[in-house]
Amino acid sequence: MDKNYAKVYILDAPYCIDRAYDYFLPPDLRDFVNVGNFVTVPFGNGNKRYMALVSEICEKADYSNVKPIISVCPPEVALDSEMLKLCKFMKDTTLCTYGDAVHTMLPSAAMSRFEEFFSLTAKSLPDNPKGLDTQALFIYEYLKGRKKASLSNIKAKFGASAAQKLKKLKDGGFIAQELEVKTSEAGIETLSYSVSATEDLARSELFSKSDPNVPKAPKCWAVFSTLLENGEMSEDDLLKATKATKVQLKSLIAKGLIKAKKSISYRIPYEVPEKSEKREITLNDEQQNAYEALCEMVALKKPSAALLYGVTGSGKTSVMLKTIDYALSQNRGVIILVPEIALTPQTLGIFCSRYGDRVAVIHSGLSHGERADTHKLIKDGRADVVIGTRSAVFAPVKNLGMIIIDEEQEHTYKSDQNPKYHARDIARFRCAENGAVMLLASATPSVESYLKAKDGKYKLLRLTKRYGNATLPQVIVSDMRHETRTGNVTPLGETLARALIDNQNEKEQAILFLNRRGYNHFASCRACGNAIVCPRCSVSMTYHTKKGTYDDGTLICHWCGMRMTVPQKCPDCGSEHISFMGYGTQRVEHEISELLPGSKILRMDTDTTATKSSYNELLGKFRKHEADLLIGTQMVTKGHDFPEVTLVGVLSADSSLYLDDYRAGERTFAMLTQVIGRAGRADKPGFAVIQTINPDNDIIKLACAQDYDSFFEREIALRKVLEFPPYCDIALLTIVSSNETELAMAAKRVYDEFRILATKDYPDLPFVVFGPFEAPVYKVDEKYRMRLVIKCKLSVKCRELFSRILTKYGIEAKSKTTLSIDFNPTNL
DNA sequence: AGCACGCCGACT
DNA sequence: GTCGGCGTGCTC
Repeated sequence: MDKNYAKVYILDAPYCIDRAYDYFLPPDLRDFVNVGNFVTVPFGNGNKRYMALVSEICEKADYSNVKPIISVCPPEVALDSEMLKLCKFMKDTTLCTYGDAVHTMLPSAAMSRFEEFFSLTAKSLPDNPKGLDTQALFIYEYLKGRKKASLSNIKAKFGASAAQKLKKLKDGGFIAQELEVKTSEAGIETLSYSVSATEDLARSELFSKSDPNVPKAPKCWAVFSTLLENGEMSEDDLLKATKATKVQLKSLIAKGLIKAKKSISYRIPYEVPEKSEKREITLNDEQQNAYEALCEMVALKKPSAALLYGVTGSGKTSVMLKTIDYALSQNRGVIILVPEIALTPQTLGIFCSRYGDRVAVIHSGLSHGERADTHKLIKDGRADVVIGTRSAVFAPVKNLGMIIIDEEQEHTYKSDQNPKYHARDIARFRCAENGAVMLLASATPSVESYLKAKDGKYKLLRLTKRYGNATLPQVIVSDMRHETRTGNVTPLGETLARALIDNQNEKEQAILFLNRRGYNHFASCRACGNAIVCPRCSVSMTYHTKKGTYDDGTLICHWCGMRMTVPQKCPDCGSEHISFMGYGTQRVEHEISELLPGSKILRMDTDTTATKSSYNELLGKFRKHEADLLIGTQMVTKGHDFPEVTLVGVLSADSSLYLDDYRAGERTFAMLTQVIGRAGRADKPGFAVIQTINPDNDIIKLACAQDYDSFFEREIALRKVLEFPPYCDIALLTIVSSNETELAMAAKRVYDEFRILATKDYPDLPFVVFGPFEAPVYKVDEKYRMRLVIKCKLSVKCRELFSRILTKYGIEAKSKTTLSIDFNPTNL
């Protein structure tokens, strides 16, 4: 066959034009262009150059007016056939573009983009240039001053119409256009500071004239002397070391005593522990059975899946490690996925100490450079144990033998940005391609997976015995219906308060879990009752206090991050009586510090763990018993084993129970089960206090009894009756616009179009359409959102229908109204 | 998306 | 009369 033509996918194409395009393959490139290679091609009327992926090589073109491929990228960044198929799979199943798929599976550093640059030519502009308006002349002058500027730069300065002017200038031969490879800058931009004056000068500025030993600005002096001592320091470190504020830094800069420098910092996310002696693992009968079954599956080299369902503390990890040992002994690589918040030094330590530098870690905190290095390491076969979060499922492991998904039910395995893939689906695909085993592990599997296991689609491996002589903690349900104080809800009920006091008297540790950060949940007006709402979103704002104090706080929107000071008067009625209601982690911290003045309290939520290091620091402190109490959100529930914790408190077990989502029950159950499992894992007996205003609720009762099987029976029956997944699929269509009227019209159009298409071209497919209605949070970041929820049965045909809708309404994206489709989303 | 072609208002 | 607005339509 002659390699005359190639079919390619343009990488930066929007969904509506994302299809294979034919290109002529120049003879001199034929030896170098293969399927899976990246090439550059001219595309569109302007023949703008784009990066494209070769999907097929053929003898004849299906199109008469083909253009030639310009160049080919080195084969190191090419996709192998598995990854190429995976791109197609992702496009088909999640309705993303080839480009979206490629960008999630390759480190972006490997996939450089192009940028057009313009510069002046030798031909100078005549005094009276024809056809050039003032703007074109301005652009010319701008280029003259800068020597060279990128298209995006010029567009940002002169507006979108600049492109036409540039073309005219280029046609006249006054400027030249060149294409440069733009590598995205790795790392995170930070400010660092250093001194820029002598100590004497600083002393004269910062010390009082009358008493030269007392600094009149102690914080500023602290900053200066710290910098003098340590040399250059990052803003974070500096502020932490001196307890100074940014304002003080600014004033020092203004005085000329210190200077700031922008720099790119590469976060080193985790310290990888050294490899130590391989710990011999002894398995009990159950574990041994599971282990043997898994080894058999690995040995078969056929695609297979198993669900390792084991109660907390039943030693799932030991089974996994032994199975990994086996897979590696058979020369097969392994991927282990964990939820983001479980990717702690402890978790990593388990794997790194066992497998040493065969381990590669992948997660969202890696810089582009680190990501590229890790990718190469794996691709070259130098690392064959990959541990990481969702995106690690794409790791190019050689000879893939097994993909483990730990805490399989976690919703973070589903991406909510394009491509909206679920790591489990990708894992299943890759296992099918490689004849590998997909191992799902959980103490509280998702009902979807457990049903599949029960139906025999996954091999069910059960671990029912708790490891060692660990016993389940004693669970006390605390009825909060009558617990109020001064008319306001109190976070701490009588029972939990007493348990805490006892716990602290015994010098033991406790964990309190609460799924809301901030001090007060919202601020509302006593006169008119209206809550203060974020000006950019339709949610009430949460009151946060400053670090170290319990007053002088700020209102923060948890959706867009907007901050504002508490208004003096109610924005609606002008009343001056604003009251604060509800509680979050900060208020709990405050109340506990009053209840137990002698105890050391740590608070762990996104506010206190802005950096990975602070997160690890907090965990380390608590583990070393440098603190007595840990209060926190989700992140206190996972991946850590604190042997001295004997009390666990759930402040509000109901908070996630009545969310407008069919998975609310499942999530509440899993969350409660996990938190309860944190208490008393060692030889000490544990307590768990569950505060709720629904003490009779089935889910709470079952979670307290750690009775997954009954929970599953109840939940699956409910899903069947109400027709929810796994008995159907859900397509969520979201229409977003900054204009409410346009939004409503667009939503109606999408609805009509769907109805027409479904009845006309797909009459056999079952659909139940709900909406369009406003999203639960209607306005986010000044954009309004409407939704259509469509119950369907996903199939090739069905996806095709949604694809057509997306193609049609993707075109209308220029009206600033966009449509996106998410199949089986994690949050409805 | 980006860019061209194509048909109507305020300017040299 | 023209320059230029942005309304449709195509991209191998």
